Amino acid sequence: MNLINFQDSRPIYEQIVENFKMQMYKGILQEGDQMPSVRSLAVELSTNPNTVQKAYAELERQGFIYTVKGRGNFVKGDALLKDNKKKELVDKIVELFMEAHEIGLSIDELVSDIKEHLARIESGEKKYD
Amino acid sequence: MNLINFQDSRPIYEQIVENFKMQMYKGILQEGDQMPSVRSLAVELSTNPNTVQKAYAELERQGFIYTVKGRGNFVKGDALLKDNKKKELVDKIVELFMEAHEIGLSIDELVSDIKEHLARIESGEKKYD
Amino acid sequence: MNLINFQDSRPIYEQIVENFKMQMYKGILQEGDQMPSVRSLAVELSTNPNTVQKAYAELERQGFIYTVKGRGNFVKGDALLKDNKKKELVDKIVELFMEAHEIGLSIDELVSDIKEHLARIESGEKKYD
Amino acid sequence: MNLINFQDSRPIYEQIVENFKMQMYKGILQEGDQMPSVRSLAVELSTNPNTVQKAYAELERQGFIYTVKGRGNFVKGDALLKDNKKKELVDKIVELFMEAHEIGLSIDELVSDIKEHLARIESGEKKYD
DNA sequence: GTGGTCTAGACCACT
DNA sequence: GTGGTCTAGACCACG
Repeated sequence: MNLINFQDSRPIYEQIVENFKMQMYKGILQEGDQMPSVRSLAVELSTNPNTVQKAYAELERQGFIYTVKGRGNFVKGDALLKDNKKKELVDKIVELFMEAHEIGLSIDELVSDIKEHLARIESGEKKYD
Repeated sequence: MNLINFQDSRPIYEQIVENFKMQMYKGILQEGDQMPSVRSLAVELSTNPNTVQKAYAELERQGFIYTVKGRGNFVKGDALLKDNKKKELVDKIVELFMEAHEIGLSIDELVSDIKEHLARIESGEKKYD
Repeated sequence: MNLINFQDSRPIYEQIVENFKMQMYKGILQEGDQMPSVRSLAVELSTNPNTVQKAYAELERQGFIYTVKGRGNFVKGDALLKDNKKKELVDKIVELFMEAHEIGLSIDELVSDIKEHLARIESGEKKYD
Repeated sequence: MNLINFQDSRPIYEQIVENFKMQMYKGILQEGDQMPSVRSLAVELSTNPNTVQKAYAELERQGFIYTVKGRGNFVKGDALLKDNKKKELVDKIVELFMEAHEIGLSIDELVSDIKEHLARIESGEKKYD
């Protein structure tokens, strides 16, 4: 699994943030787990320690990790995280449906298209996994 | 209706592009309609002509408008536009469902939440309209 | 008025943040006012642009300013700011009173001491102003 | 009662110092009492002996304890301690009132708010005690 | 011209 | 060893 993609237009630090958040949602990283050290991760990703530092600062600000000075960064396994993520996803999807409605698309038609897509993936399921 | 919002973190030219696209999807702007001139729009939005120019270039690149030298920019009312938009929306929503699946959220639960939201909007609460 | 003090143990970016917040609370900086540009402020304070940048990012995160790309940073004069500040001060003071109580100090005695101090300042008022 | 909190952003040695000072103010630790040995406390807190050592050095520097070589650290139960603490608290509170004044908040309003808070605590709601 | 991101390298506090 | 801050200098997107 590669954490970052230099081709991606999003800033590197943001990619790092997103990836760690996914790992926590998936349960790969759990409460109390120690994060890789800023320096070691920088080496691993062949990026700059400051970039990793910025990503960790953002993760801390968002409440995903906490810092113990001189020791490292640790996962703050909040049980609420998953629930928040769910709300966020629901909001995003609802917003998209609203947009569709605004431009006169039939919601029912949309739903059936989506179901079809999901079914196709369900069966063949091949994507990056 | 205001076309741009300076507080928005997205670049201004991108906001302009999005707004014109929405106007076309909604049918406010139709095939053959003339776009406002770069200069007049720049004045109206109190922004830089270069910014408007960039927005128009992007709209042209995406096939929404075409330029007639010395006369102005015109809407290229393609019947396919709406269909493309629908595909785009479907893709985005499917992607979000995939993400939900990856982190172990129940799709059914998600769907019921979304339905609830849509129903609530449907009934009373009007939004920014 | 000097914005930063290199002797101060607090990081420079934090001092910058605090100073701008005070200027907004006092009404010196008001809604819509443009902040000094990152580069110009860096020169003025003879510090590094990155340091100023970090301060501005923090101010934006806390909702005090907003950024318009290519234009600059502007004050987001929220009327609620002062109210929040008041709550914050009340909380801090209450906490100190609680601490005093915990170690067996008489609140009344404390209050009279404080009144005395305030009165003394009221009359002679000389401090850094 | 837990002496330290790794989630806290303050350095661990500082938390240790603060906690011992509170114990002395409250009278839990009194003149002549022996402090836990550096090594035992380090084990108890699962922290580094150097950290405890640094905390004790700071407590000695501030005049709260003294060291007897080969025997350990002892509380220097100074009667002045409480008085100093009181002065410190008064100063902090006065400073906060000054700050409130600077930004144009009404001191009277602030005081009434504070009284209200204290009364509410006084009556029912017990806090961390 | 503006802000945003990144690199390289340094120093400090804490453990 | 750890993270936190800062400097110097570069590049990019935006207006």
